[in-house]
Amino acid sequence: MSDQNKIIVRFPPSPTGLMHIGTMRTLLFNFLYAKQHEGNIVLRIEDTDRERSKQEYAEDLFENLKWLSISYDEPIFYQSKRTDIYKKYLHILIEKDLAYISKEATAEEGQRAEVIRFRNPNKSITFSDVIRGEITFDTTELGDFIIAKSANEPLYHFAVVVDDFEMGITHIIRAEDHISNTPRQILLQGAIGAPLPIYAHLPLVLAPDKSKLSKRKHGEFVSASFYRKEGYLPEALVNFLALLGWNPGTDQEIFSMKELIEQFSLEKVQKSGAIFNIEKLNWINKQYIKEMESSAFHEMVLKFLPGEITDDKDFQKNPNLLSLLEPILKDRIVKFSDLAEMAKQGELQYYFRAPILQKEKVCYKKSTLENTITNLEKLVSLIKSLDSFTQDALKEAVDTYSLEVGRGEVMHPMRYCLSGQDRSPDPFTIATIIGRGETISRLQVAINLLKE
RNA sequence: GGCCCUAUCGUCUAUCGGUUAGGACACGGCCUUUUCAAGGCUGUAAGCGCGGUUCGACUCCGCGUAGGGUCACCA
Repeated sequence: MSDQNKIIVRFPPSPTGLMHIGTMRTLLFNFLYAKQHEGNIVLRIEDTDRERSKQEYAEDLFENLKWLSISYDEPIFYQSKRTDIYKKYLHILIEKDLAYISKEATAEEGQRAEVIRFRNPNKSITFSDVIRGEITFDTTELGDFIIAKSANEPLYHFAVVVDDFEMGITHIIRAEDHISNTPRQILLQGAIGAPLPIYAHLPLVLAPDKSKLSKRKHGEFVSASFYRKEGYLPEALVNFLALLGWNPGTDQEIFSMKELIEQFSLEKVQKSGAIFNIEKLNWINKQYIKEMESSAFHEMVLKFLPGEITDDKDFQKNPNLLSLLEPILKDRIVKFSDLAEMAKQGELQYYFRAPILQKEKVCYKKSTLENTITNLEKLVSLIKSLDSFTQDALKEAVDTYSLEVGRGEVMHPMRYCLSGQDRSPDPFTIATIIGRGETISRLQVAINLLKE
């Protein structure tokens, strides 16, 4: 591909808050498009508003991009460091009388007595959007809009147009809320002699009430870092975000980044807004968790397990525990923060420490104390007689017996005595995780308790 | 309110004039199961309305209606 045809897109976040999930989706689409066409990606921090822009928000952005494996070109541009460039264009415009210094009535506090306004030619602007087709605006109503507070303080529309020109941006892929900004930016392009870039306006990411996702209204769910803290996998978030407003027209639901880059196309982007449906994200995340490599999975588990578990001496005693628990955990969690909830419910502790039993909970439904004691004792002898203590062998032995006396009669006490819980994975699984000795010991404790 | 965008199951969507309108999430049922999950099978569920164009419209056009976006000396 010749340099002339090189595609250059831009990431233009404004660091005035935590990275918005919608911004993340827009960046992803830019990334996919650029990567597919082997183009460049300019990261430009739009911090012309000195008061609201914070470096910590830029850091949040970098972290999230890194987390999601959305890369960009170096160096990173900061608009706050480019005032000389904007100033140069401002001067040219004023010299050509395409803009002028305007005396203002200062109605509100902080307003300047002098600002720089664009001399609006008041024409009708029609541009072609890759996703939506032709869009026409009458720019008359815009008036002579302000493009800078002073020579050193350009406003958004002006800085953006200058930068897109200077940086050779060929494709402007941004959210729908910028459609109405486009005509004035095209006017400005004409004034500085910039070529018309290709526009693609993405549908908005909506809240369940169909309004634009906003931090004020919808809380922490709008920030990308929330999903990192909740233990969602970056691959899952990327997969989910990609499907929000785009799909390749096939039945495929799970996509790697590589597949996304190969299959993405702006033409297949949806026109209407997409509601952020966390249920679907949960499902996708679960698919990815199931496929995780053991080492990566263990690392995440350790990271998200609450301290009361990881610091527990009994927990630390068994270094194989994580491996033994892996299939169970993969089956039962949707995101890694679920681990904290499981710990809170006591669904994890019994794998490394005997539960405290309540006598009245041991018997199955209306079963008698005598029957339950008999069954538990039978279990103990069964377990002792096993050649090898494997899940299959144990299950076979217990099944043969429990079928005779009623499964619940055996399975319920067994589950409860091993876990102290009414609900759990099947007791054979628990037994093989804690081992033969511990299994017998817990059953014996229960028998003694019942005999008291 | 002006301007602009949009309109298929509850949600994400397929369909680029001819389909029993397909898939996924969620939900229901069944199977599996001592329980809770998981898994397998399966079911309910959609073209906003009215006019055109056409042999034929979810699909094209117009008008309504509805939803959304945007109207800063923010970005």
